[in-house]
Amino acid sequence: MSSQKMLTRNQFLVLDVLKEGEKPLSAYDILDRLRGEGLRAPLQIYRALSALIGRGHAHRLESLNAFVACAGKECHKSGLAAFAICEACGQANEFSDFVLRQRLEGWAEREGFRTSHSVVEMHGTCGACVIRS
Amino acid sequence: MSSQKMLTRNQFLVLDVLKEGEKPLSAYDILDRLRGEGLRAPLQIYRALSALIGRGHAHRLESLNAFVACAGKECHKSGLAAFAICEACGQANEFSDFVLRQRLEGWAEREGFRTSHSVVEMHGTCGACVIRS
DNA sequence: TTCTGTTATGTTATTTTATAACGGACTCAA
DNA sequence: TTGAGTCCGTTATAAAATAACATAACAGAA
Repeated sequence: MSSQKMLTRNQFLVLDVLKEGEKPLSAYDILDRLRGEGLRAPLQIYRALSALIGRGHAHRLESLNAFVACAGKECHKSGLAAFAICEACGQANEFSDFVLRQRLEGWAEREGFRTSHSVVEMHGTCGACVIRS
Repeated sequence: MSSQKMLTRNQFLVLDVLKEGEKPLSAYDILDRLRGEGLRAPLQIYRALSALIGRGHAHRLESLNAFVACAGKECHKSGLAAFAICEACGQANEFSDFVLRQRLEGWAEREGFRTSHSVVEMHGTCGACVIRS
């Protein structure tokens, strides 16, 4: 089972930063945290991110222009990762919902739309921050 | 009923361009089409867009960094506008789905998440383009 | 081994998208 | 008539992403 292909050094470094980060990070945030490791150019980050996303190790949050490590175990199975993004604390909560996915696929099927990728991102205030306020 | 507040000249121009456009347009696309009307700066476009979006006349497509005129009559009622974006022809199809909305709200409620805005954008190939290929 | 195609790398420059910071003009009500 | 609010326009800049190019590392075929 070696579809477990090795990550390259840059990919490993970027993924590690994403895992450490409590919040979604922009490519430039990531770069700043990796200057110590010798990375200098945005492109190095973007390339690593593309590879990571391609393999399902990371996600891009379109509404934030930011990136997170994949948290869902079933985001491959379900094929759809959804996020709840807190505008107060900045954290993004990944979840996956079968009915949601079904509903989108149902619409697509009726319309003859062939889906390659779906983006579901809710913005608002997370439970913890609601209480805090 | 004067919540039908007047659009300003810039807002009107931008909305008009969006309505004419067959596809989502970037702010700079819009700007280019309005140079003839005397608009020169990106900010003029972004300001108009903010106002239009605020009033529900337009939507921002997060995964495209682009904008469209609102096509849905019920996107206020349903509170959620979803899009199917064709990567072949570039067109974006707005739709709204009550179950979808309910499902997201259900999740939010269980988690104590207070939603302010949701993004639902499917990418893929539209029916017409699937046939054509 | 040596050649060759593929993949990853690094660097510079540039493009694309979005906002900050400022001041002026106009309306409307006090 | 003045002062708050809103819209306007301009310049400059920040933030996000990619183009274009050259090099290195390596696996497998000849």
